[in-house]
Amino acid sequence: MSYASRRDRRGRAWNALSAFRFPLSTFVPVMFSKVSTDAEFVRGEHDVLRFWREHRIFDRLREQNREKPRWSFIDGPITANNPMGVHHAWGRTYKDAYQRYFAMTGRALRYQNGFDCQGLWVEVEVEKQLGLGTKNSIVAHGMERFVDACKQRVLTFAARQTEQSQRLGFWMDWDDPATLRKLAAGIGTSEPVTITTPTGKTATARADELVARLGNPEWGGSYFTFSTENNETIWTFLKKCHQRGKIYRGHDVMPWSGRGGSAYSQMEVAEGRKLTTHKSVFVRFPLKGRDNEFLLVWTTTPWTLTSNVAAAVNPLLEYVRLRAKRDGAVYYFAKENLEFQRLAKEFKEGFGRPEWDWPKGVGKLKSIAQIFKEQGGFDVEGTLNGAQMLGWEYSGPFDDLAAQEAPGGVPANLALVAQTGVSCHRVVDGGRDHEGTPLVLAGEGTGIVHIAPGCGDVDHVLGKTLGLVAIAPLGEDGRFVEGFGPFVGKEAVDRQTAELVFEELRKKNLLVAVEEYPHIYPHCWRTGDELVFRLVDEWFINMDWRDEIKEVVREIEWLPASIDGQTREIEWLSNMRDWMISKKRFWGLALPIWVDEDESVRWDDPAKFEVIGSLAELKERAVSGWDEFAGHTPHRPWIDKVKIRSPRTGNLMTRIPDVGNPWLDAGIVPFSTMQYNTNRDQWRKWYPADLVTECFPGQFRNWFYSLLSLGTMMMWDEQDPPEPGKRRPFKTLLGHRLVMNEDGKPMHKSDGTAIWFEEAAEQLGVDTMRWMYLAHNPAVDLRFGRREKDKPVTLQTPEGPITETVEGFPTCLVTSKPADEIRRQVLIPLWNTYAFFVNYARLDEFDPQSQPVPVVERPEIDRWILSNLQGLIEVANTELQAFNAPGFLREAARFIDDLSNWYVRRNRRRFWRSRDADDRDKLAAYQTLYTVLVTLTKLLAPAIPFITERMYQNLCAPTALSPPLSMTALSPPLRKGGQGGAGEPVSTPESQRHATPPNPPFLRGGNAGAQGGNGELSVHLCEFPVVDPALRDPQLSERMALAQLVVNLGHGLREEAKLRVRQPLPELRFACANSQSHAAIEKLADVIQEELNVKKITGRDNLDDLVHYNFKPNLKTLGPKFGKGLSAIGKALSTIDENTLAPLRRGESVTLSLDGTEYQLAPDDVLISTQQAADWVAADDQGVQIALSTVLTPELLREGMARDFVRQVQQLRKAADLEIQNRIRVFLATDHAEVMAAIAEWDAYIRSETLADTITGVATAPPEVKPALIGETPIPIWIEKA
RNA sequence: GGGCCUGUAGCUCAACGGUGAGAGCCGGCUCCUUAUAAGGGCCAGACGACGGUUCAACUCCGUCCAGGCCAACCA
Repeated sequence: MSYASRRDRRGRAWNALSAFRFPLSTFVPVMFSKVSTDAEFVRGEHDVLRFWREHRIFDRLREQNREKPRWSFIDGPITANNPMGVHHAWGRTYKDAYQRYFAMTGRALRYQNGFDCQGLWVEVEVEKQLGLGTKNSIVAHGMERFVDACKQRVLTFAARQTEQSQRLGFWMDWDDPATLRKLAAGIGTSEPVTITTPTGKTATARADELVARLGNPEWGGSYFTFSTENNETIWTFLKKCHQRGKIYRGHDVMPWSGRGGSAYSQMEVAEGRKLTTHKSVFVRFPLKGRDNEFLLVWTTTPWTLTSNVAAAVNPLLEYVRLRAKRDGAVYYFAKENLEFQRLAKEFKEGFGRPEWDWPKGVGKLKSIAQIFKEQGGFDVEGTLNGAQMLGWEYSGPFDDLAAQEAPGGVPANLALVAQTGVSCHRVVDGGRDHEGTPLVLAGEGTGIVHIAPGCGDVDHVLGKTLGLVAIAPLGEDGRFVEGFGPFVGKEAVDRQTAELVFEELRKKNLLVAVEEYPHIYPHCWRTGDELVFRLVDEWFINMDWRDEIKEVVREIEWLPASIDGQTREIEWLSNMRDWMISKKRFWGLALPIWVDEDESVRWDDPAKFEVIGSLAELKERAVSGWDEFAGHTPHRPWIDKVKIRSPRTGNLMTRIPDVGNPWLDAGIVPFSTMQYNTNRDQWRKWYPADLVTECFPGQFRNWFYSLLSLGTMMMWDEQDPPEPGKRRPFKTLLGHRLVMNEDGKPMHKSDGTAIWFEEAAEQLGVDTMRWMYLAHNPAVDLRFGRREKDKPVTLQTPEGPITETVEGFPTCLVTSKPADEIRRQVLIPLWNTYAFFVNYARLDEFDPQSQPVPVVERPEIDRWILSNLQGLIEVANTELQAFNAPGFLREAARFIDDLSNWYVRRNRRRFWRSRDADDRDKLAAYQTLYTVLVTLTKLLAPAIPFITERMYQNLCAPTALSPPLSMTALSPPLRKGGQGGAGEPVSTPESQRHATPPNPPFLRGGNAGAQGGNGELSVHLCEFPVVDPALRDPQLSERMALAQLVVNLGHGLREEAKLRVRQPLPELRFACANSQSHAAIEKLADVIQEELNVKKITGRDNLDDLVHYNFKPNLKTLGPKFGKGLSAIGKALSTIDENTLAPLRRGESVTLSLDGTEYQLAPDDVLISTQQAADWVAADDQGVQIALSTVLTPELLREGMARDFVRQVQQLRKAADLEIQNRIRVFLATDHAEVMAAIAEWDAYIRSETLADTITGVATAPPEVKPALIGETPIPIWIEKA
């Protein structure tokens, strides 16, 4: 057939496609759209997004599965406080891929995304936004306006993250981002807003009221942790805690942020530990009644000296009495500390983390002896036990401060009004902690611990047991309160404050030494400010029921197994302290704790406070303020108005001003979002979740912890029988590590190395990223790539080009080696296989609906790839069900490689064959490749939803409404289809969009052949493939593997012998250890022959005449048999005569007699390998030996030259950019006799291979022609288009 | 000081009580290709150190060294 006629056909194809816009059920032309080999991944993704939107594919999917069995997933809420970076996309890819997989297996899902909305992190950003620095300025600004601004920020970023997630292909029941922005704008106004919810309902109300109800089951959409339902369900939880007596108020010293004006929980403190240096000080306390004698005391927090109350020693420790020569003063301190090398190990090795090396510029610490030596020397006058010092009284360093004289301390403790700070100054026993370790140890300090019960945790505990007063010097702002003389108003963390302390001490002649002291110190996890320890009233959950939680932990499967998350969670549960749930801030859960205002009701009276369990309960109990509150969300400041009355005292009760720990917000989600309080039956259907997945470092003490503890408590009084496994909030947890830069270092927003989501998406492509995330081992950090912050780029987004993010950050170049690799090794070969198929299928007018050639009648290689496809289907299902995406994708990549580099390469010629030749064989090839490609799109759809959709659309479902997405890659003449033509994706007008019937009948007629799609509109509406046992043939797969092995061996031999593959060789001989292998190779001899370019393949029983043998002991079998005799056997085998051992090769045993011992060697006991003989090169692997003849006859050499010549001409065709059907004329300039003979002999072959009309010898070549190698000879060759 | 994990090729990672310890990336050489800005082949190691158990140890045990993680941290 002529190529010209194909062009005609292409023209007809175009017409058919145009006609296709009118659904005609009788005439369904079947035609694939031409596919460019440039896949244009990113642009294709944009097309697919539009296609999904316009055809509401996701809605159809949900509709399709609505009544199916459930698969329950709970989304861990993402903090809606900033745009997403690439680190968020990893977990979100898991979420989407597994949801898509289970949807394709016919499961009903909830698809509810979550936004984390409340908490200090939002407050911090809003403070920055509004330029507010302190809590006072927030109050001045107006708490109401501030809280509104927090809501607005959350809504704004929820909208932003929604858009970014959609770009990732994350299918969730999203709210319309425009609606969220509209709501954000309406917050704080009284104007009614009308919105359309994701379920299509309309609602009109004030924005606040709408926002409070977001995510409810009737409306659909993401859940927001600030919703009333979420907050109220936490009230349910806290009420249950209270019913079990677990809620208490602690009057304790806690880490406190002066700037944040709040105490920090244990989780928060853990996030913010940093290495820092402080001026530590040695100070002396004058002993009363002992002239010129002092306690030597050391502290790293000089400001706490103002509030010193006592000095603690260890009674069992030995102390020295040291006289300083300078002034004759006597000092007491622990003997061991005199020469103690302080922080010696840390000086050498750092503080236990790479970033915690000894700070530069800080010298090695001096020992106390050194300090006294430098000050004029000393004498040790004796030793005594700590016990002997107990009761000694001393003068404190700041006894002149009013606070030190305040009765009962500061604030006054009514039980201790007889005491003051000063009156408590004496040496006390430090005692032991709950583990029995003495509080006071020798070592870093002096063995005498300055005790300030208002400034330190352990100090406070000790003070309580000893009945000491506490002096709390700091207000909420972290500054000194009244009563502290020169310190009033000074900030504790201010370095100047320490200097002032030193100055005062110097004046009083109490300062011994000051030094720079490095240590790990708690900092604010957000701002980096140092925390101080402050006496506070905070609310706690007593966690003495931790063992109940541990039981639940053991009911859960923790993945990846190598991390052993279960143990880590249990460890945390064992070590954690009571949960501080209060925070003295503004934006967050309103803790439902109401307190009796009457101060005379003591805190140890159980009626002092009440926990309210719901708004309804509150309304019933409210005696005032409800009207003011009504219509607002249960947040500050509105909720604070509501008062209740104490049933016992009749007093008014007021809500504590504190807000809640935000992990409560996230932990309640399995209850609040699944209607625990509103529709218990519905909740039972979805609880527990099948899967939860999040980034794990940190979450063991955060989200996982809160889910588990809230879940355990919530289930405590459930009336259902407590069947095992029913308490757990989720069945399986899949954790993953962190996203890092190319060097494995963390990426930071602050230094411009963090990659914004859209930068990666629009440069690398989302399918590529998804594959990268899914294929990566979740137990290991992902080295994503690099952001070149000095190389700005313009991104082509679905909305048009941008040069900066919405927030105004410039968009920069992102490079990623792993992404490049995935594109090169997986996605491009997949696409090219698809393009190969489509482009030939078009020219050949392959009809997917044609009567299938029975599989048994198809060639072996077709059955092979179909069999391997079944293997992949099986792996896909097992691994995805086990949440092991890497296991699946590894096999998928292998399969794609087999498909592309073996199946297609081997079968190219079957597709080119002209029409009238063996049509049946060609049809089999098309049908086979078509089935494989369609199945593959379905298998990979959950992982790479975009490229698979494009392929599927063209392969299976071209419709009038969905012009094939590959249209964008059409060749120019087709694309000129123009406005409304098939070349331009049809944008359905808004009005029509919702009118689209769920499954247009004409869809059934697409390219949905028996071997193809099921006629679904989208690949994501298809059923996930299941194994067809009839197509499985494991032996065939093995056979082919053997052939591939022989080919590999042969290529290796050619390489070794320096014989290029185009040079035909006369013969390949092989021999196998077993007859099955022999038969297998014989069956596939033609494949091997062609691949290795040999004239003949001969199977032999052995290759004895061509090779020598090496014999080695099989240690695995011989070891157990002969043990110590092994070395003798090994030696013998390497030296003994080949003929003696020959029977082994025939499968017979041989008996060796060595040093008087008989060893019977079975064939399995000896490993045999080959060495080659002359004129042959030989190799062996896995029991197969092959030998390749290297004898080259003149005939063979000529044939090799002919093939070189063809190859060179093809190269020229390619360089000239010719179409595959163009004919040419070939010229060459040579007088080389052998070459000319070869060309003459192979003239017909050369011309048919290269579509050459003529081959002409010319005397001289044009000067620009570069000679090409034919055989060994360089010869100028050039071509002309005919 | 505690608990856990890891030390293998220039880099990132495998495997296994037993035959020449495998991949991928990078680099060099080379081959193949009218689907492939693809692909194939070849080229690299005292398996952290030292002891022990064993016929046999990279693998099991012990000690040490180095790195990481978790928890804690001291006035």
